[in-house]
Amino acid sequence: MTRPSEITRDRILKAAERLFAERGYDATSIRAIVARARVNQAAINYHFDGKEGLYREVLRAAFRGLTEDQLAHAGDAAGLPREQALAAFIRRQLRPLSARDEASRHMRIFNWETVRPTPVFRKLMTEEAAPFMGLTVELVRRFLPDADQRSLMVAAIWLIGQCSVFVRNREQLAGPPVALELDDSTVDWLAQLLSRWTLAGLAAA
Amino acid sequence: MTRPSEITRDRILKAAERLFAERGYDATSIRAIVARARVNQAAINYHFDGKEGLYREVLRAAFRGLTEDQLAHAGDAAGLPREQALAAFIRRQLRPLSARDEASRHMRIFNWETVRPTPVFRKLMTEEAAPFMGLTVELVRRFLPDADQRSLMVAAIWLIGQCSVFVRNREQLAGPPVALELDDSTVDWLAQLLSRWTLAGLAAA
DNA sequence: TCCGTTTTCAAACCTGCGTTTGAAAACGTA
DNA sequence: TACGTTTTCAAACGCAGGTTTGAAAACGGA
Repeated sequence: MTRPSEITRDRILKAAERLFAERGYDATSIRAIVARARVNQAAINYHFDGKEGLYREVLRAAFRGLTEDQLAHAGDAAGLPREQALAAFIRRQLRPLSARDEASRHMRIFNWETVRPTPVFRKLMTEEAAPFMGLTVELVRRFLPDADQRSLMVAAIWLIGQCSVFVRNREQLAGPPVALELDDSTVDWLAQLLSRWTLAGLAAA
Repeated sequence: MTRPSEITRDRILKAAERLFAERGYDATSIRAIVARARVNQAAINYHFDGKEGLYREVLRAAFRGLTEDQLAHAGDAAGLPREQALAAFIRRQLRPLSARDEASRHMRIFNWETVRPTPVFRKLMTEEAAPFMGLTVELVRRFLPDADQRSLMVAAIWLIGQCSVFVRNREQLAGPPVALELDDSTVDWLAQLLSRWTLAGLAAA
């Protein structure tokens, strides 16, 4: 782990994650990555077999980071009343709002992919999205015990969408005309608001 | 309008709109645009003063196309019961789902911008988004007559988000595991579902 | 310490990009 | 028709991108 070559690999990954999140795949140059990582340019080809290979690795890490966070608490949810489980789910989905942290970067990387999914991303999703979608579907099922599969699916996406609108447009929410301050208490407030609305929506279905 | 030079301009705009929508700004090359438009490469610089100028024009057209559609019916809404006005609003927001038409392209161009807004886009938004946001805020205000400005704003964004999740992820919804067929009747069904849920949510607030 | 392997490095390579150029063609008016 | 303007065009320019190269350096087990 602390072997010199591992250090180089790690520096590249960290720098690439930041830059890919910020600018997207196309607009991020290898030269920019190596400059930030303070590493020789050829190192990327040596360690990751090119820019695309590096991106694949970054994508994997982002996906793992985002879903592990939510999946780790899947066990808790079962023991909670459904209302609380929903609130906790929403609060966690909003986590990337609070800070300029890792989760926020991971979210951004995913945002780029939702506009035009790369083949790498598609593969990753079909292979590994099931647990997270399953967890979400199970959550909404507690509110819609009699719904058919299609409605459950739509409800799950709807729920995820509740949060992602705010997460995705974080930067624009911070500015006028909305001017939301995104400190922890505001995010809590927002999470409660969303919980109430979503709850009511699911109850009406 | 049918002057030869106007034809060239128009062919470039049409081709650029398609390509920018499909691949985004960075990944769309001038050479690809002129190949599709069957026009000389220098024509873009001549007519639009460069790639960025062309993009600005495409963005303007997309924004106009999307909001005119909704603003044109703003008058109708006032005469409808609030429930129907809401349903109509949602149905119109979902329009890009139905077909691979112009509205769908315009939406895609906007999607690219939500990930990392260009300066051109920011300017356009602060200058011209007000009418559309106003219309949406007025709509939610009919359900939340006592809410403060911040809550109204959040509710408006929430409402827009209800729809944009589905619009944005159209391609992925069409495939497994959701496998939504996006014909008109499915979109109608979805619009009704969203209307009911949103209605309940707003009532609970 | 020695030696085969792994890892780093500076430089060059090639390709594709947006833009510029200057001349030819088309246009529109008098 | 004649002539100044507008519009098209093929070619080239300069630059930045990802990748390759071959040698130097660092590593690590014998």
